[in-house]
Amino acid sequence: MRYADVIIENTSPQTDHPFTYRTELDVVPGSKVRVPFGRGSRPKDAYVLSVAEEIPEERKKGLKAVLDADPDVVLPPDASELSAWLRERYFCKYIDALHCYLPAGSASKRGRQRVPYAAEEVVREAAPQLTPQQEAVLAELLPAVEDGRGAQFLLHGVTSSGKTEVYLRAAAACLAQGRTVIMTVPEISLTGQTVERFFRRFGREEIAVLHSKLSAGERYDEWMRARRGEARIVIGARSALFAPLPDLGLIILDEEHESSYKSDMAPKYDSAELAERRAAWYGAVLLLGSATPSLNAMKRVQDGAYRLLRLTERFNKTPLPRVEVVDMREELKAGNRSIFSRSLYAKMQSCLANGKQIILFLNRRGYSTFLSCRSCGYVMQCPDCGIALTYHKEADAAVCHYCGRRFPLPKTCPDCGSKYIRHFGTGTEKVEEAVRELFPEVPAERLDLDSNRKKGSGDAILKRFRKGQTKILIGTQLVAKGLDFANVGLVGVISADVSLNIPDFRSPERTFQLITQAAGRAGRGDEPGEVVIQTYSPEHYAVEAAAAQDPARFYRTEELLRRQLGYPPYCDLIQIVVATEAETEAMEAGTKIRAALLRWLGAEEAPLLLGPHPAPINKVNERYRCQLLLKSPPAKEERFFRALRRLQEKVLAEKEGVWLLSIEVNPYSLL
DNA sequence: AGCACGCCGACT
DNA sequence: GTCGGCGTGCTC
Repeated sequence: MRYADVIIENTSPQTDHPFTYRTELDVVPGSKVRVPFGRGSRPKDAYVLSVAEEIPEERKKGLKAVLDADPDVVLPPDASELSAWLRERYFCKYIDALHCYLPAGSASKRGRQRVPYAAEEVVREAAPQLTPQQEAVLAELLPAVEDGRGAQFLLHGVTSSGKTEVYLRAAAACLAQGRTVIMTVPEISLTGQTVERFFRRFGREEIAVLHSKLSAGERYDEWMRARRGEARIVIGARSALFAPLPDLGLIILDEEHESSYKSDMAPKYDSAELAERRAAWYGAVLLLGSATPSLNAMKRVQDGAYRLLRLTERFNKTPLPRVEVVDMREELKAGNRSIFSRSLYAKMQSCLANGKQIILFLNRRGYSTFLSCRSCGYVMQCPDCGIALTYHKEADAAVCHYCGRRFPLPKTCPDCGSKYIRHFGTGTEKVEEAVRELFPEVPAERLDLDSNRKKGSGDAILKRFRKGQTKILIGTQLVAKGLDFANVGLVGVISADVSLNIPDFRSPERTFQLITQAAGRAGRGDEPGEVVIQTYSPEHYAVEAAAAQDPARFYRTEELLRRQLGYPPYCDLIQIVVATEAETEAMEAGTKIRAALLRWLGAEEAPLLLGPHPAPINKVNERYRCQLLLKSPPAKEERFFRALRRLQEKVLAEKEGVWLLSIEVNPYSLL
């Protein structure tokens, strides 16, 4: 007789712990089983965490027996261990963590094999000649892939320095060892390009694609192909990190700095942290890549956890672009109230005269930023989200950028009745309008979430730009990311202040990344290209360092600040949100939580606990939210996390259903 | 979460 | 007398 600890397929936090069953079936950790559960002993799905040959006599009484095991669904061997880790680290339930390891479409098992991307012709292609820098990087990386004991690398490669070729070579070396590869990209929309390159190098059979936009059936089929070892490379968004590949040898995270690597559903894990754990479990190599590495990754380099690999030269030795920072305050003083500085306008003219293309970047869609009444100052807000509505001229509506709801424009102020409603600030729609006024004969297009949706796909817009049919491309961060254009002579950052002024400790990091990535679009081929950055804060260190194309300078300043202020990566920043039905109760709940935490942590830790404050988005789903922030230094992690777990249990026991408690570790946005 | 057990009000 | 309201508490 053997004894299996299982986690029941049950969403309740009340049953979020192992239950022991006896069994003589051949089950292993990760097996999916059915067990009798509850008073009526109704059959329920469950997952085996561990199996013991013997347990103490006193624990044996009243044990029920496992009904049967599903031979098709066996989670990877690391699943039970890492699920326990995910639960502890991210305050989720076992079952949430285990679900990550399952194909989302495991319900639909029947049906013929469906292969995503089947329609595409694949022309196999030989590996190209490497640059000396790529050679040097691979000389460090490949031995680690070959020795099979696991190692961690950060590849810092400037835009278009040929990072993907490094990934392809590392993957080939890993396959040659008889081991398997996971390759993740930040967004589903970027899987296409990557999948194509891997198809051309390795052939379609070798590759499985896993992401949440696949149908349930496709997902299941791809999952099974990976599990059976038929496909030895899995490509996908962050969920692909859980792929059930046997003998995992290499995990690659491309564009490591992207925010989409932080999960927004339970468990709200950080992909790099998870990939580190999974790689370590298998003795696999972890390779993170970015042109603008996150501070987290740089810290891991400093700690000696990651080895740093560098690609400093662009692929065909294109010189880095010339960057000019324009102080928009001076423009105002000089009487220029338009969107474009005199310098940007002049450069646009000469660029077009030379037959080159232009990218204008502004990280805000819509026409204007907010709508307000000139007579009383009333600002239109979304009643659900409590944030300012953005005026969209095309849709002729006020749009909430959080929930997407549209509101008709009021003719008069709802507050004071005056008819002086005006819009302020600049979005991509307004930039497009200005471009059409200033350059009426030049073909220009806009690429943002709105135009992307409306015209079917942004791909068509990008294709026209790539072919040179459009000369000016105006866009949000969609145009800044990983796109290659040959003929771009000028990149204009309309306002660096948009991302700089977001009230979030990460806004300098994001600004530095956005400017660097946007600037990387300029000057391909043999000419350097030009970049103009417009800002009201030209002396800000993120703007200065991005303009100087000096990442080391940015990291030095930012690290110092993060360390002083106790922000990640020097502390875990833990967001505690409590939501209640009555508005007055929320702050009271927050106050009680603060008192309880300080009681357990010791009053001397008070400076590390901020709040309670009403949450920035105060009301969600008819509940009022109050927020606290806890800074948890590495040396105190164990104590701090224990206190948070205790809080979670206390709320569950005493206030279940009355208080909704959420604990998020290092959330990407504090809103 | 389910689901049973339990201890009080209006029905044949 | 008993059908059923949903409060309480447990599930290996």
